Amino acid sequence: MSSKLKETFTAADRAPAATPPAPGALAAKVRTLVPSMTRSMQRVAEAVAGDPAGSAALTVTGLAERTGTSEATVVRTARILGYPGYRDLRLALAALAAEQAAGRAPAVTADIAVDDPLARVVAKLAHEEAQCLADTAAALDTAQLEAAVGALSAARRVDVYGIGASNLVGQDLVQKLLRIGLIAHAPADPHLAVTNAVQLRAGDVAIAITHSGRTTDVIEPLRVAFEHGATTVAITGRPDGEIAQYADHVLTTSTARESELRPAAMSSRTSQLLVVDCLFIGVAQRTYERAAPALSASYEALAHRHDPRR
Amino acid sequence: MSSKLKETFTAADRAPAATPPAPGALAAKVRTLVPSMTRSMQRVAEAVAGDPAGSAALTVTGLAERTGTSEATVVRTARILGYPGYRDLRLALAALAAEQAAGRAPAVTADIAVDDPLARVVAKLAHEEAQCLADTAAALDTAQLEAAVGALSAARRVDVYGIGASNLVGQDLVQKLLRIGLIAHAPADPHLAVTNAVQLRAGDVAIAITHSGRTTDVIEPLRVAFEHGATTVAITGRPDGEIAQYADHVLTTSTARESELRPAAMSSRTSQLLVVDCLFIGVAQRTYERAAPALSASYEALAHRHDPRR
DNA sequence: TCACCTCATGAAAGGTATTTTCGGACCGGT
DNA sequence: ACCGGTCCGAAAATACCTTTCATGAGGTGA
Repeated sequence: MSSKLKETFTAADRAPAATPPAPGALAAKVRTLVPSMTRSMQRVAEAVAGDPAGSAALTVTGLAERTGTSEATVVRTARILGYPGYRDLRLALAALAAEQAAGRAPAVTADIAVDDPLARVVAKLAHEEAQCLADTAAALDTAQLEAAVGALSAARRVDVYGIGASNLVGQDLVQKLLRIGLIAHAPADPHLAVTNAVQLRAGDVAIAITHSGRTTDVIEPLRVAFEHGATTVAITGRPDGEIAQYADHVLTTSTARESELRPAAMSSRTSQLLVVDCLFIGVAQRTYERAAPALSASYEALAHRHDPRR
Repeated sequence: MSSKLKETFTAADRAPAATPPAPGALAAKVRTLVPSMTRSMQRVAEAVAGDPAGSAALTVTGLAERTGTSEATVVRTARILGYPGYRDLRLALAALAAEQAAGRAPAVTADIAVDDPLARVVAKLAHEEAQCLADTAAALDTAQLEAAVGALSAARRVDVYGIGASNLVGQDLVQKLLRIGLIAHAPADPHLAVTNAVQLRAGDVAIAITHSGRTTDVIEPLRVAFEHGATTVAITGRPDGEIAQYADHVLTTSTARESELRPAAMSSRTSQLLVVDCLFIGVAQRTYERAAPALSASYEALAHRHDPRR
């Protein structure tokens, strides 16, 4: 593509000269230039302006057919619009289509309805959870987090109490802590939790995870741990709940809007997991000397379970 | 795959992985597919993912030169990424570039460093996970999801196989399914999983969750379930992995960028949970008559555990 | 270690899409 | 009717994309 001779009407496209390949201002450009176009070119220009996405999918021949003109005319139109040829106009059309598609995205704010098609369910869920993450991150008290991380880093032993979905979050944390050499447990049985809590003493850490802040089966072991001198942390959506009475540090999770199909208790999981991840990374940073080798060691050890050939 | 036992190989041909031209999920797609690419293709894939705008401006020959490969390799890469040829990849690149230009491409957050203050850790983690959600949602194959939901809704019994962190995701799903009246299990013990799988038959559903797609302990029970006629679903980050051979439906989770403190396997959890949530909501919608009362019933039943005074 | 096999790879052939050329159709004026 | 001009599309010429195929690197088994 060098500076070859242009067609006879080279002078014509000097008019919109100094016009760089227009990205999104294409519609406007079409409007200003249409009057100076010939009839066939106008048809082409209107077609591309009216349906950028559809036109971008067509070849020069296809667009010529759709507009009832010839390939040559399509190329000439592309030139007038300021592109070196149809190829480049086509790229610009694809870009334009993507741009305006991105523009109308925020239609996902409504609740998930019973009759939503799955594609919308996916979009809404992803959006809600992302929102939840942002809320949690914004509301998280860094000082409390710092304190909790400090306690964990020096802990002899860590207990995590949680029931139901929160217990899964607790186990997630435990799995991670184990990988960097800490001793951690997340008993699912409330009685076992209390039994464990009794063993804790100063220097140990107990973490309770409960969205409502009022789950008796979780409060109880935390209280016991608290009374035995352990450092206690509560991860809850209700920082003023009963659980806070027995927590040295409270980490607040955000509460997403509820909906019938997706109650608050369910969406709290996302928030809790973020907090738990932050705790983990914080501890990993502070104990990096020990943590880094321990991390690689556990991946090494698991490698053959993933690929027996190794 | 020559003539074998009839049931041993009904694998990939049932799921032709009809991947539609990915619009904005290209970066994520590259990440999930790069591991299965050859070296030269990886160079090409990384070039397009790293500089969509720049790459879109190049012809096959140009891109081949820039990546130090041949035209053939570029075309092959485009195919792997799900496009019919380079031409279409190029259009998608232009679209992607426009999209992220319009969306004010969020400054690519650097990896989490050992010396990041906690506040930044929180922000980065939240951002990464949100990104992961968006990627997953964009790349999720709705048809596969639909099929999986359909199978689940009609299932007599559901088994979920997963190990380690993936097992927790499985348990999360099981907890939810139980609440709407399905019979579900997520055995953590691989032997128990196989034992369970043997009990499955046509009309039952088995779901395997593994990021790597190669976890032997998860593949095995899914294979058994597959061979016993159950409908099988794989939730994995490697849709081409061994696990896919035994899966009627494959749901692809996206792979986040790795970092030393937060390996890919760890961040896959977010993605898996989103998929699992979508499955749940889908099933709840389709069995609404049964699900809605069951949901309220379980909350009622738990109420006194949260506030004994009631 | 070596023979053998597999598969990734790029050079070049083969096709398609785009661009250019070229001549005819049309229009208004003489 | 003829002439000078513009507009237009068919088809040739070219640029670009795709496919084929031979080659050699890297791995496998003896």
